Amino acid sequence: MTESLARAEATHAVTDAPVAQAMRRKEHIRYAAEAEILAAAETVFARAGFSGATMSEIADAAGLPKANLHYYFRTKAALYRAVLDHTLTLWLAETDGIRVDADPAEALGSYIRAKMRLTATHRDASRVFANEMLHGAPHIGNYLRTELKALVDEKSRVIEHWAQQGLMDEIDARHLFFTIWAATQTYADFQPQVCAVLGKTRLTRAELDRA
Amino acid sequence: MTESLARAEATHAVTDAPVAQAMRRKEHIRYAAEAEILAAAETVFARAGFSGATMSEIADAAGLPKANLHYYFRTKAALYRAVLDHTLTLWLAETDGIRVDADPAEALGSYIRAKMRLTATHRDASRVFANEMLHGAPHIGNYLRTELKALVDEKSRVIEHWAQQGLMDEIDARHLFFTIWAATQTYADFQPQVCAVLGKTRLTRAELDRA
DNA sequence: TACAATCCTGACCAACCGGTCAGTTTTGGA
DNA sequence: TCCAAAACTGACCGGTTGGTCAGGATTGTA
Repeated sequence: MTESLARAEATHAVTDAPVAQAMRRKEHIRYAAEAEILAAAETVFARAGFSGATMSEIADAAGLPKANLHYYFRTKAALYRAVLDHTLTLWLAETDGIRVDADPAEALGSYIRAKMRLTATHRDASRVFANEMLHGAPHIGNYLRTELKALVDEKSRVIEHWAQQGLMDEIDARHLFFTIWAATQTYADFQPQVCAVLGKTRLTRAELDRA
Repeated sequence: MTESLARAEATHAVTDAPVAQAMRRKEHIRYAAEAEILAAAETVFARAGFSGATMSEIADAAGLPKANLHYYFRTKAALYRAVLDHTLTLWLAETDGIRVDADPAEALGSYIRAKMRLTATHRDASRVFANEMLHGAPHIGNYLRTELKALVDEKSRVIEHWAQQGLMDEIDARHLFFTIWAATQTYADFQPQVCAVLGKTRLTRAELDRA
């Protein structure tokens, strides 16, 4: 998890360095393969969960022999963690707009909209993450308690700052975050069932009003 | 599933009949054993999901040899379905207060409160159910599409009736139900993580206001 | 072209899991 | 007390799964 974060950073940050050049020539196969495996794994893990998914199934979905998966990701748990890591990296990037100099309603509304869009677009990723939390985050517990906590605390301070300046109602900021996450997650995760009984596909945007 | 519902009805309804008497004498062992197994299974399924849970694990949790589980529940899937059935029976019983002659705000508030209490008390059951829906309800799909749909439709008609009489805002009734379920579920399911980052245990009751 | 390094894969294995079964023990009514 | 039904159990089995490994194929560079 930590490795892949560091590597991703290196990839995007220093695209002009000779290191990146060498990487592009020598490791492009690895990156392409990893991306395809991650996509396949995301789908399978979303449908069957960690225990329910099998490496053979993921391999088939990726169109690769099973042994090839173990070449890029040593264990099933490592592959699973990589999927979660990829998802969290995307989600955490969306909090950029929450700054002290921004307008509270706009920034939060924008974040919620972005999060909902992201959750709707990457439904599989959302499902994998929800499933992980549902079972007590046994695979990324430490990550949640350190990096994620720091980021949530930081953004919470911003919100509390807004509240103190009278720009918005005084609420439990961290609580708000989890409500947002829960609401967006729930909409995406339970949508199949909701639609099955409702017969519609439309998503209500009433949730946005709360921000 | 259908059997157990019918049996549960018979158990609670006709406690004075000789049938019940015979049952109490001859089948009390079965009921006690089933109850213990169901409780153990609920815990294990909540932690590991359907695929992640093993019959040996459940057997150990129940303090019984594995073969004994298969004596009462033929397959793992049957045991899993029994757990879900038990949970749903409890939840659906709470909708009794939603009648045309009741006060909307009071009835709905009461239901939400009851549902939250139930979800908080039986957190494992809630987790198992949420997990089942998360993966597309592969084990109780038919049940959801028949019995549950009928009940939700019935209660939805009550809510629409309220709305037509101007007793409450006009909203999508079925949508409301899923929002309530999702919200209460989410609070229970994600509570461990929420608390891990928040450091508190208190639950906000702000959700109640929406009803 | 030579030659490492990386990539790829079929075949294989030990561990585990759900489920079976034959046989024993317990139960409760007559 | 007797005995049939119900409850219980250790030992076992076929199938699956995550993971390994030796060796072959590709790649990119000097």
